[in-house]
Amino acid sequence: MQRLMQMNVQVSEPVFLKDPQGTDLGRRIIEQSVTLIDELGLEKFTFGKLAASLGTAESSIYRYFDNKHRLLIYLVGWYWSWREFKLVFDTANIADPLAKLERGIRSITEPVMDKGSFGYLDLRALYRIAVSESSKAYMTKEVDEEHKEGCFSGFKRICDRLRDLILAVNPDHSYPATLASNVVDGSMVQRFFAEHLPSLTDKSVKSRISDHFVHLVFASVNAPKR
Amino acid sequence: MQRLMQMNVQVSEPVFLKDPQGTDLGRRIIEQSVTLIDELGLEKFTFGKLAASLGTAESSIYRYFDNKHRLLIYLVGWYWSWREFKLVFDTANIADPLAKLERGIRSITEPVMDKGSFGYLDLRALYRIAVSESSKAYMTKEVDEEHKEGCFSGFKRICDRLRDLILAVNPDHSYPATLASNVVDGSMVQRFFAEHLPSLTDKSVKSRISDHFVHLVFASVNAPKR
DNA sequence: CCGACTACGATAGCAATGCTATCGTTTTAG
DNA sequence: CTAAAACGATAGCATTGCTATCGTAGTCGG
Repeated sequence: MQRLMQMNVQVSEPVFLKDPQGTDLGRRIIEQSVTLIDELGLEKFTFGKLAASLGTAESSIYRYFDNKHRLLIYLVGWYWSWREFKLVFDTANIADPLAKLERGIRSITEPVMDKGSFGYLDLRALYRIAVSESSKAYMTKEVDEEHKEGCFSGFKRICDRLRDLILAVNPDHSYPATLASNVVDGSMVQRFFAEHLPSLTDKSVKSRISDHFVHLVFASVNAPKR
Repeated sequence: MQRLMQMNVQVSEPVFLKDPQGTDLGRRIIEQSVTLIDELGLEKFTFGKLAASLGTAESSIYRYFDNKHRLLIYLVGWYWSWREFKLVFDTANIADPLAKLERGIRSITEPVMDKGSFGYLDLRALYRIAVSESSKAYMTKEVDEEHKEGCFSGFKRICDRLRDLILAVNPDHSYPATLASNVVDGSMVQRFFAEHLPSLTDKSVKSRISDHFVHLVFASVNAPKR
């Protein structure tokens, strides 16, 4: 993972007004917003509080992002780009499609345990944000326009990659894209359920959510067509 | 479905301050909030706008609900209670566990097409709200306390029923509850994707989301243990 | 060394939101 | 008929979400 730590994750779409990667304040905005959103939750997080905790002015934050929704899109996009890179890394040089698929599912559905942060970014906090808040990035009335802008391309790319891993095993699968997006999104939701609504999941399944999705995809991939 | 139209769906937990079912204004609040949230989206919906569109005062709304988040919990709870009732109705008197399971999955994952509204309530609008906004009911920092209050018992009950249908077919299934909650939540998410981010689903899958989940559950239920 | 460009901090201001409180008036239930 | 409940109306207030302006400190090319 050492090389991974050097890698530069890019959020290609201009969801920002000014690239936060380019300045010191910009990077501190990203770093601190991850900490603060994780701590307060998206609802109680405001640019005012972020500015205060950075010792800067609210207007300075607005130079980087139009509003907190765009900031969330940026963070979630960054998260999925990082996750996609990890997926490619984890599945590199595996010839057998079945082994590659299993490895890919595990890569995508494993929680982020790494204490190590990514440069200035607290990865575990970002992971918790992705679990609890990422659906709010697209569950809005503006989803269609934002989708056209490419705001959700990070999420789409990782879904496409999983779909391709599925198709490599079974080119005739009836719902490869649906299955893939269900695994990517569903694994996040199940992490949330296991943490907060445990009666919705099976006992001590927390450490086995990945097993569940591996089982599920393999069953689906091998099942006779209906 | 005629008898269904007579049925009285109950939201048992006191997520409200005063029972909206008990008064005329209360019922108009529920009716109009469904219309308005569907129209504006939860973010832009406010008690002020609701009061204005009802020709009443904001303070009158606050007599029924602490805030719009509690109102959302109420509406989503109502939705799942209604859906659970429909599930029980749709799967009644089916002896064969396999047939019963398939019927149950279809009942849960079918979209609400019925133009007919339920009493004063626009069911299709409520369905759209459930698809787009229901995750916001639990994806908050207060989820643990609200869960203790029983705010999400409607969702839990329908998941439990599906889990039992699965266990009736395969008592040795490793992840019945996880699979069940994945189907219930996942079907909503997939409806959203199919509508707004169609590249995440398979072509013309819109009419086949239920087929996908039937296929998935049956594959999982019949799969050898890993 | 000059100029202009960028980044930043500071302040001001404003409409909308999310409440809370009070107080008459109407409606309803016993 | 009377007490309680429900309602409408108004007032008020802290916070939020955002826009605008201005001065200043660095910096980079010429």
